[in-house]
Amino acid sequence: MGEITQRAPIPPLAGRASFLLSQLGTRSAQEFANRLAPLGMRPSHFGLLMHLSQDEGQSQQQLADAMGIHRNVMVGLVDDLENRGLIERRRHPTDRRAHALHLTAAAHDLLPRARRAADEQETQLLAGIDEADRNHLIALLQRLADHAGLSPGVHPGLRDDGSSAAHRPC
Amino acid sequence: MGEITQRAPIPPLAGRASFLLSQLGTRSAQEFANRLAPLGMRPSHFGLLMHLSQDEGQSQQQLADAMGIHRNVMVGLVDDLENRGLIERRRHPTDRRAHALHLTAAAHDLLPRARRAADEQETQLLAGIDEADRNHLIALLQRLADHAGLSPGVHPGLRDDGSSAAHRPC
DNA sequence: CTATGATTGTCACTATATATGACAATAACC
DNA sequence: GGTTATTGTCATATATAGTGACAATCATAG
Repeated sequence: MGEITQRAPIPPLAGRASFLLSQLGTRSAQEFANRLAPLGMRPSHFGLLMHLSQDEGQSQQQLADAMGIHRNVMVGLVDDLENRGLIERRRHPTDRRAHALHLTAAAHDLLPRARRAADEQETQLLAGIDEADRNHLIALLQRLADHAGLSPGVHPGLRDDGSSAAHRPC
Repeated sequence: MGEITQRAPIPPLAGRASFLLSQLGTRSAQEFANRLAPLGMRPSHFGLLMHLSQDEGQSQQQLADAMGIHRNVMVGLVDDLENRGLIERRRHPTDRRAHALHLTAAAHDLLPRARRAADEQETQLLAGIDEADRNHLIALLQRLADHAGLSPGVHPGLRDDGSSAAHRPC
């Protein structure tokens, strides 16, 4: 090996969009969980309330499909939120197997506060970037998400696509 | 409440940078894990090999510090890679408590293949975006990462900052 | 109307990952 | 020489996620 410069073969891991997205996404998710914790919620709870607020009375299965999670997982989420007095399981008007889920008054009070927490995070995240770049960034991210086949508003961290990527025993 | 338009209060969850980053970051991490799986590695293994390749002979503690993980976790990672014949625990030249970690020939052979897998993912991720926008995107992401206090090349998913965000029992 | 199969919500069980604390060996310090 | 800190290891708790089974109910076929 002659006079090679020795440090050429290292490709900048930190200069790749995929790595940066993974870094920032993980941090962003942690941060959101932390901001939600004082309200007694986890991100999945927030997502459920958001989805439900757009159309109350859905069954657990409907919600699970919309959020991309398994109905078995939905049971636990609904249990949590019911115990915290944020949603109610009522009788479904047409299907006696299913429950009709409804937000309580407490949820209608809490949800805006959670949204404000999200707003604060967004503000802090984008603090160092001017308006034009923010819009450009968000547009680019949306294009990436669309191109990657991600559904708007559906978080893959609560996935149930059967692939089970975290399984191989090394 | 009078004649309000009813659907104004829903802020577009899918239009927030923080949510998009979380979405794309999660997907990106899954995707990378999938691409690495055929090589018998997980992302943390890849990270370890990358860090070690820049300076062989490090102790486990040194590596753990560099990667931002706990030394107890490092034991398992090193076990995995040692069993797969990718690294060796040799005697540390100056500290008989510590091991000096070294890559094997197999690792020097495997690492470029793993890096190529990452390249392919990067290419696919950015497929729909032209050169100028790619550079702009990466620059913006780097600014966000820097502003968020993320160390270049250190993935927070393997964190050990003692905060333990996933603990509150709801 | 009844019989068969599909769907909904629930639960129990399993595996996996993650964190915590203890430990022996060794080093560093005074 | 004696005390304290560090390194690597292990055992254990804890949380999370995935799987399969189940009763109740619905839908459909005959």
